[in-house]
Amino acid sequence: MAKIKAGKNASKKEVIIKKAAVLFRTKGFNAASMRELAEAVGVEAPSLYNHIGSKSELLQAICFKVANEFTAQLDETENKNSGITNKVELIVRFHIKMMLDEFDAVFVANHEWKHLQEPFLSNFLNQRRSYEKKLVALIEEGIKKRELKNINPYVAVLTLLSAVRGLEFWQRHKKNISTKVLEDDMVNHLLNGMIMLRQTQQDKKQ
Amino acid sequence: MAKIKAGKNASKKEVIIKKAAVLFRTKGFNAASMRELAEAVGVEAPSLYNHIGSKSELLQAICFKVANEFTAQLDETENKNSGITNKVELIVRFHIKMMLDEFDAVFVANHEWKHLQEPFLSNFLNQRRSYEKKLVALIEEGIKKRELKNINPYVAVLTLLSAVRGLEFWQRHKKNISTKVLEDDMVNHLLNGMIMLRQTQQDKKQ
DNA sequence: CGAAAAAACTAATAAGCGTTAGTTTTGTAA
DNA sequence: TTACAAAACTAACGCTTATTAGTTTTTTCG
Repeated sequence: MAKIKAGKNASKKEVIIKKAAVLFRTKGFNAASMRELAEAVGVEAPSLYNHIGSKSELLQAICFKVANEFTAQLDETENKNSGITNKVELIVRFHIKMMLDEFDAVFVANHEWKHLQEPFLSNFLNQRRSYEKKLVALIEEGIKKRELKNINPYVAVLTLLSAVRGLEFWQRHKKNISTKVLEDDMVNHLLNGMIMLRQTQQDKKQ
Repeated sequence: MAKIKAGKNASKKEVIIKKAAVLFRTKGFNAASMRELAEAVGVEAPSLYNHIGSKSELLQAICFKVANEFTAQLDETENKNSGITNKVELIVRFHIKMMLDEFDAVFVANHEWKHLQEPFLSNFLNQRRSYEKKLVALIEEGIKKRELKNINPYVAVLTLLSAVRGLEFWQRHKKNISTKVLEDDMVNHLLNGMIMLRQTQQDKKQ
């Protein structure tokens, strides 16, 4: 009884959250109606409330699932025994992977978080701030160890995070470029630049 | 009569559009109500319609003003007599300048365009696609002339545009970094990378 | 099968939305 | 001052929204 109930509920709830992520991404949280979501799920709108608490709760579920995954990966990477450059590359590649694998959820977390209600809004922003601080610290360490150039670490983090976020526009070019080329070229661009001043190892491979 | 009417109208309409840009940015197009906008302007909601046609029209005005400015600058840069690297740098710096000078409007054009109505939605997307195509062609030319590394030009454009778009988050760090450092460091990062493989000219200056 | 729970349904509510109609106030020009 | 237009106001409309209440159907399990 309890087993089946839990299983069914979780399953259906997950379906609703998944469909909500697609809908919130395409139309935006406010423009997406529960009636539309219900139609996507294949049910009348009020029936949704047998499985979820509210529309807001859906947004919370999506945003914090994404936030927690990023936080967990960063913590894991921090504890690895490797160079800073390698760690930065791992993080960038994880961002790219998340963007490709969980596009809808990541997009919603990036763009619709402002419609979270308190205290979830504050929690979310705090978590993001904390993530950025850790990343800045990592870059600072890399600069101190002279693995990285002496650029402003805040600007570096800004540039890195923004660049990978841009993979949102990836779908439009999906036909033209393979995931592998995309990932390698972007990592290479961000780490080594795009100007042909001197030939580096990466260039010779291409 | 006509003089005063036109002058007054244009002026007030511009105020409304300006306030609308701030509101659309902070709350999103759908969540921002005409009653809120009216309050920001210092008037009752129906009075707005003495100056504007509709809520949609406000979004159109904001989005196309931004799009046209970017298009104009790109056309101007294309016709300059200078190297590709220099042109790319000019374009990146213009994006940064726009982000700092017309933050609200650029943000809205970047995030709320999906709420444009047809045929404006299609027009806007076409204009953006055209912009990106020109940029890709520029990068391709740079690669051919061996000014730029042999990276995928689509990925390069994606990375560049995304990185500068990230200046949305700039406000949060305004206290810590000056505009000059931000602009130079980001341009340097995108063009030359962040890894200290060999020392370049830019590094020695810092 | 028969009982109990889960999940669907229909109907309805209260609130907020963009916008219109109609009226009054404000400002300008002869 | 008088006349006219511009721009403000109040009131209200029609519509959509998330959500609740109450009921019926479907599913599950002994």
